[in-house]
Amino acid sequence: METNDPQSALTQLRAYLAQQQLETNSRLPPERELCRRLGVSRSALRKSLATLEAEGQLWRHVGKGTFIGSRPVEDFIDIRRITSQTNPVEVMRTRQLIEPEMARLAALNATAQNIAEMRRCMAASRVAETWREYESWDNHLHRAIAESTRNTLLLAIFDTLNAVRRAVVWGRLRDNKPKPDPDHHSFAEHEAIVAAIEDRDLERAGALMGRHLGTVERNLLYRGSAAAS
Amino acid sequence: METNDPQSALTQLRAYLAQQQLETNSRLPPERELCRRLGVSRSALRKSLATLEAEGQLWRHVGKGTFIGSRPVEDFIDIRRITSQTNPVEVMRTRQLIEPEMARLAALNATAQNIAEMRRCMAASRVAETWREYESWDNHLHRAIAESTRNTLLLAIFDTLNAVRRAVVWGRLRDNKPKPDPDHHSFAEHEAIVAAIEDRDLERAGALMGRHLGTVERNLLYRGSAAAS
DNA sequence: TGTTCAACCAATCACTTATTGGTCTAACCG
DNA sequence: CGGTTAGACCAATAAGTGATTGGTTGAACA
Repeated sequence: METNDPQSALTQLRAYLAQQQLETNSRLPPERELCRRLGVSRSALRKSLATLEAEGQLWRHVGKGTFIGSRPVEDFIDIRRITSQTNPVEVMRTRQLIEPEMARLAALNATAQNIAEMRRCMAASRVAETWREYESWDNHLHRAIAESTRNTLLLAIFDTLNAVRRAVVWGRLRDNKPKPDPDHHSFAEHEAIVAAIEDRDLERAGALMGRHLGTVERNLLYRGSAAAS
Repeated sequence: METNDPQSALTQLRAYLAQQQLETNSRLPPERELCRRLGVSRSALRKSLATLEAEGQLWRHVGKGTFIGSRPVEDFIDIRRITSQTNPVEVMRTRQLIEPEMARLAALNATAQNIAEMRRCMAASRVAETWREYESWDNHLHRAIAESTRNTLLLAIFDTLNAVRRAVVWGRLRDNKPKPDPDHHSFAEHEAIVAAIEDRDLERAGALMGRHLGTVERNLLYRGSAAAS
């Protein structure tokens, strides 16, 4: 109509953007409105927009619109997506890598209140009547150690790891026992770790946590039962 | 009415739960309905629910309901929430804790393709014309190392850490130089790390990464400039 | 003094409606 | 035939509505 020059739409769009002086992250009018305003067809406008997007000058998203600047980084991390890509071996390797270091930091920074909370968790886990209840207190204990590091970022990473662990180990069956044995390995190991933290013995705390996770891993991967940490 | 025993509601609730055989994550009837069904007042029921919640047997949330088991971790990690609670010191401490171990794993598992990608990033960062371009390649390099660990969970954790790092250091000003010096400390340090990974020298790779992050931390925290890598 | 009841609050969910970028097809033009 | 346009349709998103639900408050009551 106005012109058949295929470059026309791109030129007009560039002129429009220059004229409007749009700031970064500001939104352009919808395509249907913009093509009317510029007097070009929607397909021609979309080609031009694709060019500018390739140049990194703007970004588009269905249902949202077209925006000036570069696409912002995602604000959320999807636990389920991670879960679908990993496996129990990776989870245990990663715990082995992170939690011993966390135990060291906990030994350095734990308050008396933190340690009291850990002891409360251990006592409760000993009298747990079901595996579910035991796991709940076990989780509480490991998180209490994570909190003791006084590092909110590390705590957030621990929560991520923990969420993935629970999802990955999900559905794994316990052996036929209704609740943990009184001499379940974790009881003594937890006691030793907390004692090391209370003694402010960084090396011992880290080493014990590493050994504890090693035991858990053997139970989880090779016996396929009693996966609790 | 039926009884004024304050324990009555708790007893009845326990009996109800035992009778219903509810599975983990299953939902209880709304409070308003449950108190009618048990023949107790809502306030009495809520006290009993609070007791069971403290015992870790169930969890509640406004607008959702009351559920058996322990409160699930969120499906999404909110980067902004973490960012608002942490600080540059925590970020660097956490990197110091995780990335050296990742370098060790990378030395163990990196393919020739991984190493080629690392070298490509280093070459590109050397000829970067702006700090932003340099940072982009620096990010690519560190992520290539993370990918080499062959651990998708660890990689996801690295991405989380990285997203937080970018947000926390956001807005921090560079010094007045428009681009990195040709003798910027990171260049040589990166070369040495990649060389150690290529040599399959786990200890050296881990140690060099730790030292590299130490340098970065000093620059970031004490000089307040040139925070890259 | 402590409990019960009713009302209210804020968070959440299920549902609907409208908007928006992305895609496909038939019609049209040169 | 090759390319463009117009229109319809799709899927993702946003915004609003009403109902539901745990949490809270205060008056009435025993």
